[in-house]
Amino acid sequence: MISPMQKRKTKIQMVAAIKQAGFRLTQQRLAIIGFIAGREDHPSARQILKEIKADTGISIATIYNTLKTLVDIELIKEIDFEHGENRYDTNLIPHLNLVCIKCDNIQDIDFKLPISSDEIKARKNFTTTNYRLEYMGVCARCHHM
Amino acid sequence: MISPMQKRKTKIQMVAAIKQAGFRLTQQRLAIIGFIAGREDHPSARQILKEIKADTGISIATIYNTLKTLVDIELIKEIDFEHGENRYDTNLIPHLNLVCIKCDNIQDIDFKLPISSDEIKARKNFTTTNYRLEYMGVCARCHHM
DNA sequence: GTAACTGCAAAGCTTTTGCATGGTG
DNA sequence: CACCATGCAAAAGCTTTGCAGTTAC
Repeated sequence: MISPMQKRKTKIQMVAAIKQAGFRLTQQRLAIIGFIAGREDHPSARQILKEIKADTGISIATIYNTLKTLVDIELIKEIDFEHGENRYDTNLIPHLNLVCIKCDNIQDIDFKLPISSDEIKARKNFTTTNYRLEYMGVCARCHHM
Repeated sequence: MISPMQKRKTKIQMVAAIKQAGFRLTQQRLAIIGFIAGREDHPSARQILKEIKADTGISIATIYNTLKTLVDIELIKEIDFEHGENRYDTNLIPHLNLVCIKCDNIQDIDFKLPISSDEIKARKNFTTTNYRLEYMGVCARCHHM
C-alpha cells in the first residue's frame, strides 16, 4: 500500500477496479473518474462539483462519497489540506507535495522515503499504513507577485 | 526557520519571546505556556482547555488565539490533524510524526530531511518555509488491542 | 489611560448523515 | 426487482469572528 508499482491509474483501470470491488458503475462515479483520472493537479471536491455539475446534476455529498470510495480501493489519495478543503491526488507513488501558500497549488517531487516502514517497525514497533509528506512555501509563479 | 537549533523552548524562553515580540503577558498566555512548554506529547486546543480551565476560566477562543500567536513567533508548531482537532508540537527540529490511527497518539522520530530546501529551490524554484511529515499507522500499544 | 486581550456566543466552512427517491446489475 | 447509490437539507465538528468588557503596560 505504501509502495504501489504504478504511478497513476487510467480511467479504464479505475472502472475495472470499481466493478471488481463490487461497487456499481453509476453515471456520477463515471463522471468523477472521467474528470480526475490522469490529472496531475490536485482538485478539491468543490472544484470537481463545479466542473461536472452541468453534465450530471451531481451533488456535493455524492462527490465526497465517491472520492472516499476511490480512496478506499486505493485509486487516489486524499490530501488533508490545512485550513481549507481536502485535495485529491492521483499519484500513488510516495512523493513529496510542494504546497504553495499563496496560490494553493500543489506540485509533486519524487524522492526516496526518508525512513523505510521496516525501520520504523524495528525502532518503534509502529506499523505504517500511510504517509503524508509536504513542504509548504512559495512556488515559482508566485515569486513574481 | 526550517532548521532551528534548539529542540524545545523552555517556559522562560517562551515568556521572553512573547515580550520581545511586543505581546502582553496575560495570565491566560502564562497558563498555556506553563502547560505546553516541555511537553513531548501533542495536545489539542480542547485538551489544553480541559486541563487549565479550572485555574483560569479561560475560553476556547483565547486558547486558539494564543496557540496561533505561539505558532507565529515560532515557539511551537501546529499539526493539522486529519479528521479531527489540530495538535500542537513543541519539537521545533524537523522530524517525522508517527500518528496512530487507533488511539490518535503522536510520537516523533528524528531523521534527516528527505530533500533539502536548497535542492527544492534549485529544482523547482520553490521557496520552502515549512514542512509536514507524517507516517500514519498503528502504534506499539495498539497492536495488542 | 489606552491599546491590546479576553470571553461569550454566534457564524463560517468543510464534511458527514438520514431518509425518501431513483437507477444499476 | 432488490438493493445500492443519489440528492437534498440539515447536522456535526472544528475554528474564527464581532463586540462589549477587562487588563497589562
